[in-house]
Amino acid sequence: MPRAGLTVERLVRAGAELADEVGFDQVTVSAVARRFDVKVASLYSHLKNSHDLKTRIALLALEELADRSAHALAGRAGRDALAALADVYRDYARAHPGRYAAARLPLDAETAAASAGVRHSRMMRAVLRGYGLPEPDQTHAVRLLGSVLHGYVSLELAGGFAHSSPDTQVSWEWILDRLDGMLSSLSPH
Amino acid sequence: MPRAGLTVERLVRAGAELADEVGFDQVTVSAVARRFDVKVASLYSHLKNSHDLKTRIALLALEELADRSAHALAGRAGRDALAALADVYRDYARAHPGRYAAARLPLDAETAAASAGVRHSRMMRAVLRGYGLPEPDQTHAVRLLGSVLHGYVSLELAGGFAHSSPDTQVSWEWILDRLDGMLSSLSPH
DNA sequence: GCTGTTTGCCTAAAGCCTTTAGGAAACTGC
DNA sequence: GCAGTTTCCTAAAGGCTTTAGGCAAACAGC
Repeated sequence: MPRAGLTVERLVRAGAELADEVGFDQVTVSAVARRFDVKVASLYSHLKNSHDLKTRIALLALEELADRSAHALAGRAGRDALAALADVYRDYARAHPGRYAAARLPLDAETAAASAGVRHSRMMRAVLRGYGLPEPDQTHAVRLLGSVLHGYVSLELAGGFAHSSPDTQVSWEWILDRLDGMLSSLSPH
Repeated sequence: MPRAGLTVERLVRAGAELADEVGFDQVTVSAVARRFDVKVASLYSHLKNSHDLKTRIALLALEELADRSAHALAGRAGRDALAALADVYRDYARAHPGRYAAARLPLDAETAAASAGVRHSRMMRAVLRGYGLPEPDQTHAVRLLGSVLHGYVSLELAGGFAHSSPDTQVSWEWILDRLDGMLSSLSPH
């Protein structure tokens, strides 16, 4: 009987695809095993347990999102950078809803500290630095920005804006404009 | 053997308490049965299935939140109303994290339409009406407000702002001030 | 108070998921 | 080719969900 060639990476990648297809909380060790046509117990040579699988998917999602953000931010500043970062979040969530949900999985302190999550906060700060806010305003602004991005994206994903008239794209741009305006007005200079 | 006196209401209430104690996704038909010292199958005379239980908990949470919001909004307008509504959300989420998570459960169209969710959107619109925004700005503002509230509350709950220096209370007030300022500046007149 | 019906809770059982233990086959390097 | 390690397997126990069918408690109405 030939081996299936399982590796942690392949398992996690399959788990991420599964998450996008059926939802992150439907991701199960069994389902991933099924996808490789392999017995469930076999995965336990590669993964500690179900939570380990989910955590690794979360870390993958955070990496991907951070990579895209870094790429989108390159060479941009001000409103341009704000919109670029925001669009990366929104587009990623729409293209990969399961992975996006995974990225919201609460991680324990050490795991979080070693994750791409720190790159995310650094990038948000970088975007806001463009507005020249003094502390502690900058921290407040990071929290506001994080709230708006996560809030909007998750409400839209959950269908919260589904059957209302103005297109969500229009609201999105309106919100980014307001955000930019507010941050600019806070700027000293 | 005397009867346990199960009713849908008692089961849902127990499920909501359980959610607050151990998390909404740990709420299980089995766990609720255990809490009543009753066999699992017995609950199926009262509940259709596990999803039915979760949906009812979600509806309960939406009701409670709407009731508190209505109470807090009575007699207030402008920034006062905005802060009152926002504080209700935040306080509820911190006091009842499991219920708050339940309130985010995606509901199917008919259930959502019959839920207290419609009261929520009406109240948000009422708060914003105080700023006299023309359409379609008002709709955009509803979406922004919803995003900020949900985003901030869920990030704070997930511990996203846990070990950063400025107190979250300060950021919260700062954000409400900015929001109020932005909305006021949009107001015609 | 008795009888008949309804209802509520039970036992039993099947299906799926998780996780551990231990075995055998497939690779690896010498 | 052989020893050692790794990978995948079978087996098994425990938990959650859900359905089917049964008995007894609660409740009618007389």
